[in-house]
Amino acid sequence: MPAALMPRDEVVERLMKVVRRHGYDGASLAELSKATGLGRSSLYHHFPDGKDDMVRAVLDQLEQDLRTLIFEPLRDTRQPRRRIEQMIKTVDAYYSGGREACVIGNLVLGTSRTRFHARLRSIFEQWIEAVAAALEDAGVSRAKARGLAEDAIVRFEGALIVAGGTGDIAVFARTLKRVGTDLVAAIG
Amino acid sequence: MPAALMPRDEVVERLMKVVRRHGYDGASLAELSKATGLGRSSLYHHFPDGKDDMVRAVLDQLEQDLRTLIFEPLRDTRQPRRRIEQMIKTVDAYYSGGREACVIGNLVLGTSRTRFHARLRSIFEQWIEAVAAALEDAGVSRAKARGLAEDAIVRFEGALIVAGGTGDIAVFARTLKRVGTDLVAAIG
DNA sequence: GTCTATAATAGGATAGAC
DNA sequence: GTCTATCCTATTATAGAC
Repeated sequence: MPAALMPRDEVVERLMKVVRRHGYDGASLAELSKATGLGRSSLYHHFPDGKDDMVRAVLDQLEQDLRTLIFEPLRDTRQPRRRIEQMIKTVDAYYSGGREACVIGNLVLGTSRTRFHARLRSIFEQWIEAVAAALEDAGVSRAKARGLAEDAIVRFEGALIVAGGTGDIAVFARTLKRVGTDLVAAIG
Repeated sequence: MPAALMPRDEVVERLMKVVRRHGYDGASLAELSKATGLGRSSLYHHFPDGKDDMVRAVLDQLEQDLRTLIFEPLRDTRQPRRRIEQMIKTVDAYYSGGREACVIGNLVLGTSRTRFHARLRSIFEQWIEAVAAALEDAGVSRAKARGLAEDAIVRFEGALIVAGGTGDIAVFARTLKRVGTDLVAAIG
């Protein structure tokens, strides 16, 4: 009875890479199998409901990544300005400067468009709230903080689309800079 | 010898609807056939290279739509401010207030990610240039105009993703308002 | 927990009649 | 210009051995 070839986290990590690159519809079991080194049957053993189960696991992983790397640091005790600046840097790294597509974007489009609404809404909401909280810590009004935070997330997503669509990753860098400038300006 | 059941434009219009909703990978020939009322073979008669040909036609149509509805009005003789405001309204209508997904976004992601780079880049570039031109007409410096224009397009795309991902179309309305405010503020 | 083998279906694409 | 019929491949999913 052979043990698992790799920890589940590692498997999910590799699934995420495929979903990120190929989207829900484009991610075939053949690709997912190749990426994880697991045969189709093994994948079904771990994810009985097929691709849907895999994507749910990917979303779990994504949420945990974001929580650790972004949401929690946004709520620590440093200066709000520092927290915002670090978020921008982390986002830049997480998306490899715009070279990596967005998992979320890939799940929003195609035939999976409505399948993960609740999860995606929750993730966006957590992100917006975390940014807004940092701004409020700096004295920005709640209404203004929410608007700025939402706008930041919108711009991140849009920049990934435009950078991916044109092959010009500089768009992503310029967008991050704009977001940073606007958020810091609001802090004053 | 029966005549064409509908003008080519109408066929392409219906193909666009499917691509918009299902993306490249999710748009099966069965769907495309159903949407157009044409059998598979008829589709191949009009688009010998299959889905790729259809998407190219969709991009032609999209580019023409944008030219007529957005690029040209942005360069007419009205006050720059009027032109900008009208663009925002037109974008709102074209995407049904955020209910309709973006054709471009759908082509950027999934397995078609790199297939239409040149076309997509050209469309984004024309849009950015048209917005920048209107801003320059109002006395905004070229560098500033380019940055603001790029940011506007990025926000449009991002808002469509976030609105689609959460089911909350109000994000789209709020984003359009922000873009309008920022562009008008730059005009002074 | 993983594999090989296999089923069942859906997908893209073509041939040829009308 | 459209259709029916067909082909081939890819895809999802399952069964059962190890």
